[in-house]
Amino acid sequence: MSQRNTGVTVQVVNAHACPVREVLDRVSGKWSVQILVAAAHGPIRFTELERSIEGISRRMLTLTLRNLERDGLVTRTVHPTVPPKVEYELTPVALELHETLQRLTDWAERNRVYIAESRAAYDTEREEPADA
Amino acid sequence: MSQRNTGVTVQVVNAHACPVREVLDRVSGKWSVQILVAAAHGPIRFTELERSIEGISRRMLTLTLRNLERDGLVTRTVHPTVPPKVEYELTPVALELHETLQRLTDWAERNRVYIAESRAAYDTEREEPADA
DNA sequence: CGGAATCCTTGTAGATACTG
DNA sequence: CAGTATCTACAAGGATTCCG
Repeated sequence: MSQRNTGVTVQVVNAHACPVREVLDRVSGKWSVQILVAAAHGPIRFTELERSIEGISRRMLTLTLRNLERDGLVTRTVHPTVPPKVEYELTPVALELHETLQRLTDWAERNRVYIAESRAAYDTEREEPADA
Repeated sequence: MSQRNTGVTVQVVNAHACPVREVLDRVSGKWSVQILVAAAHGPIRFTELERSIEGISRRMLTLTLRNLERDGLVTRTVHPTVPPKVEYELTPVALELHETLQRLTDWAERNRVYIAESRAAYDTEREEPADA
């Protein structure tokens, strides 16, 4: 990447970039999805997000929020009151994404047991090959 | 994971894990999805995967394949010929996942331009505030 | 051909402290 | 309240090499 590194990784998207990677890149990271879920119900404040996500650091919340805002997935509204109040809200595009994500969740729900068993079986086979 | 750490390790999912995180954890990583896509059309060999994915290293291909196999998403079939021939194929569960992933792709396709423009606008605003 | 082992660079995220 | 800045860690991923 010849570009200047301004903090936000702005790597040149590969020309061949398949849409699959594109969306995954956008949703990757530990927190993006959880923020989308938490904000899906309507406008939510910074601190509310911080508490509802449970485990996220202030830093990561800010960073992830910034990226989502940059991609046009959340809007940031500052209420010039005192103390300050900032609300985040999903854009229509993000709401669509959220719906799609729910399909993924459904898949996970349906096959959660299958996957757990597959793992257990796989691990058992390799961990105790000396078992008689 | 009692296993030795060979590089990429799939940490035990937290008990509180919401399904969203669960599926994302499974699909995360740069290569999982691309392998699912490449193998969706039918059995495919290791080397074919390596070439069709373009950019993946031997190491990551092996590692990702192992994890997918462990989760019961791909089957690994060794043909005891010489030279060796190993074929990977998606399981029914993985095919379902693949379909769901396509919905995500559709979303990306539909909103690719919107997102690109959002980014451009966002970056422009912050990069040249001193512009006269 | 398919894969394992090793080494090294990087991104991603946590903790902490300071500000408007 | 809602951030920002810095410093650190760890684990993902790349490159290379050896093996069946």
